[in-house]
Amino acid sequence: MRISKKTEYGLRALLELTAHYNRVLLQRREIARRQQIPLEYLEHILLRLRNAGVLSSRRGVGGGYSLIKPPDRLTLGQVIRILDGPLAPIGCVSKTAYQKCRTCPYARRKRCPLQSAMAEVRNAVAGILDNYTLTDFARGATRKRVSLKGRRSRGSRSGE
Amino acid sequence: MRISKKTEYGLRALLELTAHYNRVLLQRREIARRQQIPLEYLEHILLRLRNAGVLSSRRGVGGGYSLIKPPDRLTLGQVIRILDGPLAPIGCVSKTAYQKCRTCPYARRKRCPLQSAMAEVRNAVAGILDNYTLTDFARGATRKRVSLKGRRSRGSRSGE
DNA sequence: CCAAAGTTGATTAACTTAGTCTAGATTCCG
DNA sequence: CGGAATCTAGACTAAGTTAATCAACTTTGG
Repeated sequence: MRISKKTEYGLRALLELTAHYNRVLLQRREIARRQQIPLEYLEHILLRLRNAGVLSSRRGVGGGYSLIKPPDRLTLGQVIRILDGPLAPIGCVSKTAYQKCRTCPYARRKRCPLQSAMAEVRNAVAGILDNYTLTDFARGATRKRVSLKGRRSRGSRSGE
Repeated sequence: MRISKKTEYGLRALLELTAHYNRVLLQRREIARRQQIPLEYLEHILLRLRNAGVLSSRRGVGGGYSLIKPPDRLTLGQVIRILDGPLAPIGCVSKTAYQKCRTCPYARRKRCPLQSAMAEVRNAVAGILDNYTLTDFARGATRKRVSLKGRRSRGSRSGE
């Protein structure tokens, strides 16, 4: 149930970008230095986040990266899915990347025990990560996070 | 956040062994057939579970595998840790396989944002899987499982 | 124009996953 | 005892993933 280094680095990079939201552009070099991430590897990660519509960038002198959306509009769940893939432990309980079980002997029956158990896990994980914004994250929030209600109305919050 | 095929197969095999608890020994061949698992691969998995003290086996004619402990004394969390390793998304929040963060710039400070978030996930996952017994599992239980209290007193239930 | 910065893709070493295969050790039965 | 059934153990492999590294671009600002 691990997250990859890529995701770890990506989240740590977003921590810096959150702190600089609406200020100067942040350069990879600076992010790498502050978070102790190998520069060339960080490149890939930032690019991927850029291509996924999370970051914008400008090249050339004074260039760098910045968040496209305000940090309270982006959740850890979204970021982890971009870098690591679905949150669900198995494909047949994923809501964002569902895959039919091919060989499972329960595939045609109503209840698959593995599916029940894993669905519970996926819902718990998605329930946390899809409600954990970058703002919460940067705050180091362990305590309860802001009104789920307000955020729920925006959709996208539990679609592992 | 995936579980491996190995773990999936292992859990499905345990489903069969749970159904046969206290009855005849179950042979690999039979388990493989019923759960559609490649026989030779299943061997490894059963062996690993055996070496971890979960299964006992007998060779020769009429041999096979069986659970050592009653199925309500073994949880999905325990099994997944044996086959896939710790439940925690990152080492520094694992309770059963803690590893100090080496390069994390927050390593020396009180609060690491990543640690806070991932601890929440690990606690949620362990909370589910360490209270999900094979009995629950075989029952396909999605509904609330038996008194946590009773089981809590046995220890070992949240030590991802 | 040129230096600073991002973009892209190729390459790599180590590891993991998901198997397969072979040879051996036990056990039971006749 | 002999042999069939069954588990045990470990070597081997092909494909994929992870965590990088490197080099050659393109864009931008001054």
